[in-house]
Amino acid sequence: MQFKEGKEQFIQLWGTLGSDWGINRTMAQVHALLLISRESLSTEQVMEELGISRGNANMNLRELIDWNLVYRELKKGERKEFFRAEQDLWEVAKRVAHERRRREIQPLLNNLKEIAKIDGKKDSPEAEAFADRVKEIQRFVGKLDSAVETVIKAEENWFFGRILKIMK
Amino acid sequence: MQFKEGKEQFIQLWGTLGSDWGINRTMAQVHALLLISRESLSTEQVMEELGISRGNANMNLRELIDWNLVYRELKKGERKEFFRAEQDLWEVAKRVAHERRRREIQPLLNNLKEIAKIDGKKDSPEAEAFADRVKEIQRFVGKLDSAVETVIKAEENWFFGRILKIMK
DNA sequence: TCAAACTTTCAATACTTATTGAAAGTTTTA
DNA sequence: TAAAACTTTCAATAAGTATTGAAAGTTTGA
Repeated sequence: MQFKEGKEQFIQLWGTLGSDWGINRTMAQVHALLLISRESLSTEQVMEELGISRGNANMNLRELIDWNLVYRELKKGERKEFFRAEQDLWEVAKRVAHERRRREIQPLLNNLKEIAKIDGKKDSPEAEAFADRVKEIQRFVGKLDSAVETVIKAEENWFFGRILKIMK
Repeated sequence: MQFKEGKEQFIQLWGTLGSDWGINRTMAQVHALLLISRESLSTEQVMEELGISRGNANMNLRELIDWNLVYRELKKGERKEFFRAEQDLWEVAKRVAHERRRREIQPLLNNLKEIAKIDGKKDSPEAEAFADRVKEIQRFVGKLDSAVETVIKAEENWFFGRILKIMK
């Protein structure tokens, strides 16, 4: 396989991965492109390499910055902005986990809490069973969430910090 | 909040969760419905409760069975099939992780391996850097994958089994 | 202060994915 | 073996998402 071909395949692959996990395909492709670029790239370069429009490139670069996966960079003598991806993959994973927790899991937990509030006693036994079940789910999601948080913050924790070092 | 309202909200919520994670919304809703049903349900009942067509209900029930999240059940004196969801949430999480590993992560690793094969030496230094980067990503994804496998099989592992028991 | 360089926005449009429903297929019972 | 009960399939269509590109907005340098 040649370099150019490999590069393209990698970008496609990362894009597919994104789709599978609920992330906009183009956003994942832009991320892939920046992940394998040694230099930071301009919007123009991203448009060119991926064959996408200015609006699309701009939008997805913003989104990546919003996710803390890409940094804006200014070069002296250049008026336009350049973009560079976070290169440390462990950082990337932590930030994705952090953002998804914030955007999805926390609201989910709040909603479950609300739903579990239905008054089981005033209603049917079916309703009571439902309320219990929702509380159970709530507890479970809460625990999964804490586990993820523990992993994200593993470096700060002497015990998991050790485990992490062994695995890295 | 009343029972009926709570139930509907829960189903919507689980559906949204599914969308966020690359799972068909209706499939997640069917799963939600079965998760909170004490009795197993027929296709008819699923259609009725969610207001979806026969084809859609059938398709998503099959898919859930394929994911090992729902069981087919036959009741005596009844000709039609009934469906029941796995109730143990830890089992649910493990099976989702198992399926996604099998369907997405394993192929991803194979593809990365292929891409990393480009011959860096015969090409530019840029190509060499690319090959190294892909190998690095491959290693990282591989480690994440092993970590997930370890968690899935935690019960069989004395060390992580202990940690799991504490967390549960 | 102006205009060139650059970035952002967003309505129109294209693309992707999910859903319907009726027809075809299968199984069961009598 | 026939027909009723049930399940599956799939082409047509609807619904949901992403992309374009041109216009509007902003910043910079002379």
